Amino acid sequence: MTESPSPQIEQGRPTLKTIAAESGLAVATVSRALKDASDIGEETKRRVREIAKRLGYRPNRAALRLRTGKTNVIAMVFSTEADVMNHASSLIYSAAEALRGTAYHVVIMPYFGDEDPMAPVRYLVETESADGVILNQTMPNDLRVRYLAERNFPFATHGRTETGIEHPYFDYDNEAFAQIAVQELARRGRKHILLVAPPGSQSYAAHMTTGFLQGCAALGLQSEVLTTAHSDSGAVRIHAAVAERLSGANRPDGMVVGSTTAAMAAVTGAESLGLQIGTDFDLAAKEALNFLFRFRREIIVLHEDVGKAGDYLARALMAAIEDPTAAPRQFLDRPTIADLV
Amino acid sequence: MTESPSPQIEQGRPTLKTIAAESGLAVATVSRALKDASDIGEETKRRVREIAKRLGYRPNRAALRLRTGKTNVIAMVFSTEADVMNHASSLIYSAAEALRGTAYHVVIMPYFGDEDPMAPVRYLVETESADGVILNQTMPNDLRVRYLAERNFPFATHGRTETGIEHPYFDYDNEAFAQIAVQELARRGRKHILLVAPPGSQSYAAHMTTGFLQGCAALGLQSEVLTTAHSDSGAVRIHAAVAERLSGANRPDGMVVGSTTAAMAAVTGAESLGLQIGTDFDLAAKEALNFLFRFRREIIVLHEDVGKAGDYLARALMAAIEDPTAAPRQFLDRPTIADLV
DNA sequence: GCAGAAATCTATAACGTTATAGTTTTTTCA
DNA sequence: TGAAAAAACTATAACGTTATAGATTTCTGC
Repeated sequence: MTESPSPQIEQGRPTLKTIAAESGLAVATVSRALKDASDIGEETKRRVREIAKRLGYRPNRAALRLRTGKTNVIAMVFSTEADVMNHASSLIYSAAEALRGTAYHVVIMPYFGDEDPMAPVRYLVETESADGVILNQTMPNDLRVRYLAERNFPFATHGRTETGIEHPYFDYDNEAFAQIAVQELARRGRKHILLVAPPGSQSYAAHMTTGFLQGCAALGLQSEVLTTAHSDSGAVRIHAAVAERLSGANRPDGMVVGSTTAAMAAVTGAESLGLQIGTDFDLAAKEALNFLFRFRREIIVLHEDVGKAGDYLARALMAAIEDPTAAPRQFLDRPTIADLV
Repeated sequence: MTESPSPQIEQGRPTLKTIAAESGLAVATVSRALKDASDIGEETKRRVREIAKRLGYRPNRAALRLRTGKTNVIAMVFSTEADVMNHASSLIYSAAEALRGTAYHVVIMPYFGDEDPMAPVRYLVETESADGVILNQTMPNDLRVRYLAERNFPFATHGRTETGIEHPYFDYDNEAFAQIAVQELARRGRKHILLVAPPGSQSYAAHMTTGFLQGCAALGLQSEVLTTAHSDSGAVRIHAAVAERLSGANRPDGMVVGSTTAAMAAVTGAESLGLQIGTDFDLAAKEALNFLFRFRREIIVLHEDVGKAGDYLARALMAAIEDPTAAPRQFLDRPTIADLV
């Protein structure tokens, strides 16, 4: 009376065993049927699928992982950088979107400034708790990249490295950005350009600086790199550093800046001296959001599509996981003058 | 040497078995020794720990999960909304920071506008792939909350609900925000205030609107809620809607806005009519970033500490996981006039 | 010196899955 | 007709862990 309708015990979540009991087949048969193996009869497969669906069967990921070694997890190790609201969340969302419909999940491992940059990466490798990892903020000689490559742990990076290791990456061409920025400033009649560069440790700092210096040289402009702050220094610091520099001798009349926050701070720094954007100076910036043109519509903006990066990186990483021997997917996103907003 | 270099096969990753072989103990003993069980000798525990450390033993999470049913995963289901660069990434990072040092990992499950809001939540429950989940963007009658509560699946929300269900939450007091905003506008002599409200479906829209209307009534101000756009409508839409309203009859001279993006758009909308902030109108906004005071320093800003929310939610959820019978942790973050930047 | 208690340790089974080797049934065709 | 081949299915072991019950050794008290 208490137990009647279902032959087997009413369990929580259905497993292969449940389906086996329901169908009278062996567990192994059910397993093979569900993965459409060739040695299982069509009629049997149909029946098994039918029952699985009716019961709402979902494979147990822990068991799968234990048995196969596959985690179906893609980890993203991200630092809490200044521009986090730009890059990190766009990357996360676009990567997750690219992974939609696949078996992969996204695990976020924030990396905190006070810890060893290797720690999260080492954790992943040692515990095998992901199939692959996406890193950002690459450095020219990135030890994480070396570590992962040596251990054949699949990864993809936002940014290139100078390690000599061929690995999947997506990078924005900061050299091209700086050149375009300088060209536009020259077109507006600016003669002496100041670069608020990214922190020197990062790969893209060198790219941007190179493009900047070459661009200025080619156009006969005076170039100068701000030494008292970089584009991740924080708004207060940048504001002050720019104000200080612009109040000195031989004042630059143009600026190139690599982030939204830095651009706003640089503008307010200049304005604190009574200088007017568009009149006394011009500023070109790259940003992932669409804030700056509202902030001061005179700012020269190049839009960096971070969503594209997340999408690309997720796909490149999946490809690397699936076939580690294939050539790594690499993409350099080249801005053009047409990207000026 | 008592033994040949490596008695057992040199395997990839050490397991309890490896330690057992190395120590001559049984696997079960090793397991119990490592969890400091009372029926294992002190000397044995010491030896086992020693070996485990030397070998770099790390428990296999898949096996643990299969055996214990515990996933050690906290999922965050987040929608990709306009203010994503504000809230979502701050929440993610602060929650991850709170979880640092614990056994928990953070899995991000983005929820995309085109899918059933229940889908990610249902997935989590059906596959038992997390111990608990954090939701944002609650609605008054939130079906996700009902679903999770019915199934006793631990969760915590950013925002309250009107479900009558007692659950852990962290909420910003948007009613208080609106009242403070209105008071400050009144103090500056504004008489007719326009609210750019959040989308009506969200819980906090009602709170903000209530505070706004009551605040205006108490101070004898004329109040008005913008009907042609809400604070998540997107900058272009808001800009246009505000410009249209302010160019009409009986023009408001103050605005209350609930997000950074909306504030910038509202300001530029007004400015497009030649109106000057601080002179022709004032605007009060709430923001999680620290952008607005640089955008136009005349804006009245209340800072919302989203990092606090992430931290609180992570701890509240862990508490709920550990003891489901305990009273849910709830927190209402009350802004005060002193929070005006 | 010995029974019983206490302290240590171990064997076994189970979590849910899949690979492998094996078994049974059906088909083919010389 | 019957032997081999093909098709369909199954039993078993294993992945790494822990709970449980049981086994062995050591300690007590008298």
